[in-house]
Amino acid sequence: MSGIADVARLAGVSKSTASRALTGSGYVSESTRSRVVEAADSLHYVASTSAVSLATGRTQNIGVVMPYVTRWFFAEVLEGIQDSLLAEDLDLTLYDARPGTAGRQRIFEQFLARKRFDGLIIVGLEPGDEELERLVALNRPMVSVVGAGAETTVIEIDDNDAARRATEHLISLGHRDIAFVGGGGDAHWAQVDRRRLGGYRESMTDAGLETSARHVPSEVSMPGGYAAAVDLLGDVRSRPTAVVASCDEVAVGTIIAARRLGIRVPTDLSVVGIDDHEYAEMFGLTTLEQSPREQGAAAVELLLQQIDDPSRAPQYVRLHARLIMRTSTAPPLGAGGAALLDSTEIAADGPATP
Amino acid sequence: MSGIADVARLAGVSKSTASRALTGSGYVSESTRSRVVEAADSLHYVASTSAVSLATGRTQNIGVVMPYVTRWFFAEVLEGIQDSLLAEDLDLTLYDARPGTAGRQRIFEQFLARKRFDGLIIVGLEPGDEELERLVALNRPMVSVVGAGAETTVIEIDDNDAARRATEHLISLGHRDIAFVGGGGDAHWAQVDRRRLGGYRESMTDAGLETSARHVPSEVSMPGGYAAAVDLLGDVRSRPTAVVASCDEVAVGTIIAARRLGIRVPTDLSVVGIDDHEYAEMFGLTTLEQSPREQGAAAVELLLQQIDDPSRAPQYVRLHARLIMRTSTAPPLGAGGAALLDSTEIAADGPATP
DNA sequence: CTACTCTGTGGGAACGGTTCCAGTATTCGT
DNA sequence: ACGAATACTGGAACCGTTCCCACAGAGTAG
Repeated sequence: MSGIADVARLAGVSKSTASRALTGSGYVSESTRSRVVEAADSLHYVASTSAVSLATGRTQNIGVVMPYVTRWFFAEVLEGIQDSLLAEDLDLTLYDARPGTAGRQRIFEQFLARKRFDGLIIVGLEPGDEELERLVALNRPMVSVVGAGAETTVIEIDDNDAARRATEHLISLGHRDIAFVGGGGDAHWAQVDRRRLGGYRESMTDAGLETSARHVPSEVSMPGGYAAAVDLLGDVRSRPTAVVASCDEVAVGTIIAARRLGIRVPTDLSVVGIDDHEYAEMFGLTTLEQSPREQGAAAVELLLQQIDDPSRAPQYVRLHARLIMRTSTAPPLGAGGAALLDSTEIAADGPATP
Repeated sequence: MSGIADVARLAGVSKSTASRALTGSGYVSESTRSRVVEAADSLHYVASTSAVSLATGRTQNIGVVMPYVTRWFFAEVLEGIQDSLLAEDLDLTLYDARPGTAGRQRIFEQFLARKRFDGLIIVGLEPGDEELERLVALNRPMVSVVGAGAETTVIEIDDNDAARRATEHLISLGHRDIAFVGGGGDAHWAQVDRRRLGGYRESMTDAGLETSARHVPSEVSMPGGYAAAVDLLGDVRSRPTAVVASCDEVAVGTIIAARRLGIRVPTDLSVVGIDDHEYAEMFGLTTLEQSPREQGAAAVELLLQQIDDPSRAPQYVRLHARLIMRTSTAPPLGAGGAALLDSTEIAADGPATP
């Protein structure tokens, strides 16, 4: 492999001039610049990243830490991040820190400490105390998608509000008996689910329906939602007329369970989710859209700002979830009017307001 | 940040001795070693990766290139890879090369050329000619999960055989009218789908059923399978009694479509998939299991061997897909016996044979 | 014409490690 | 007792860049 010295020799200049010509810093005459570039091309010269990093202190690399890559939300955020990084000529090193694994421990104890990155994006991590401590000890620019407890820049949707609006949508359709499915199944989404559950409860209380509020725990997955819904819907007498699911995967599981039980959606049961998952359309799922891809892109943008100017104060970006009405929600059987109230909501709903 | 010089000074030894003590190479007395380690600990010393890379020529990093991270198979492989790498103290940089994107082009033209890795794992990439050329030009240890056309070590299941066995399972149950759903929808899985379709066709031909063989193109996703199945199953008269799906996502889409159309599974329609997707159990899907996580782990193992000894000849590892019988397959309505032939297959089927 | 800025260039010291080599002390075989 | 192998250590070169500094020539203001 040829180094910059070879390029310099071939172009008949010094190493320093070659370096300036290729990086575009400092004075270089146009003629020598083109000679150098030509020489570099003909030698297929590519600068050694480790040498560059050593000399500049910049790695040209961003670290991404997330607890799962197999879940829709995380994979989408990851692709959003990757797209933006590619455009900025930045590498991405991935740390898949699944809760409770030995790998996660090693990531926090060893891998991150190597600081092989100019900045860090952490996604829905919900770090423990010690983990949090290690993160701040890194003293590197950092942004989190979905709050992490550290005083970093964070990007997230307003989960409480999203759940409120999901619930209010059902209430305005005339539903009174509305259950919340999701959360409490496993540790991870704890924070997010708690916020959404909170929004649901508040909304029920505001409508004077707190007595009929019900929370059915479920794992955050389609099979989890399915299992929980089979339980919930099994008994005809205690069956609610509508369900707010903590996310679309759970919502879809609920719809599938309902169909299996011969319960018509939306005639007998309305279901609303949060996410706008890729499956939402296929099931006609009414949902509150959060765009994880955009969240990833925003994370990169804010991180780069912070790398550029580390003194910059942390920002808090709260994205607005848009209600997308499809065919999984309708007034309850026997209810007449109220429904029309909602039909304009999509139009009334503006673009995301950071 | 303190460097090795600081550690050496604190321990009262030279840089070289400190280095030997910390890397564990060469002679160091036990007493000085512990002094050095202690000094390093108290200074929270962490070696600069760029300096180490520059000096040793090793990056301690593995590159992973895949066309999607949002699909089940790829995300699972990725987690398998990550797990193994964490155990080996190796970093992972991800290149998400979605077909047809500008990002993919940049990855091949610029990112990979930087050779920021000691080895490369490419997953289901199906590179174009020029892309392939660039890959081999890297001249780095490389293994592919699912063949890539290059003469590298490859790990994959026998797709043809998997589809054959899926088909034969249905035939042995007494089915004669069997359709194949999947493939031909988008460019990417082309190779894999073609092999699976081939296995299905061969199997039908072997059974003298080529005249009833039918291929219904579909995108490789649940909504894709759903849409294709709605088409296929819509007309009662031309409806097959069984479907081989090119993968579980398509199979699940098919089952959902069938249910919606009031077609009972497996009574009216048998469905078999390939994957053993996380949703398979929930739908009682009979399928041929391929364990992507294991494939990822195997890829790492073989790659490390090759990094260790670059002269090693490329290997070809063909994994065996195990038939998992659930409740989505049964003899066709009106057929009597034959079914029992299959019931022992799970037991008869040994562990994967590389 | 001088002083001073601006442009262009090269030499060489970093950056932070590893590793070769030389040198010394100790052990061991004969 | 002597040479050789072995254990341990430090000095310095080296990995491939960037970038500071010195320097030269050209243009320009006074």
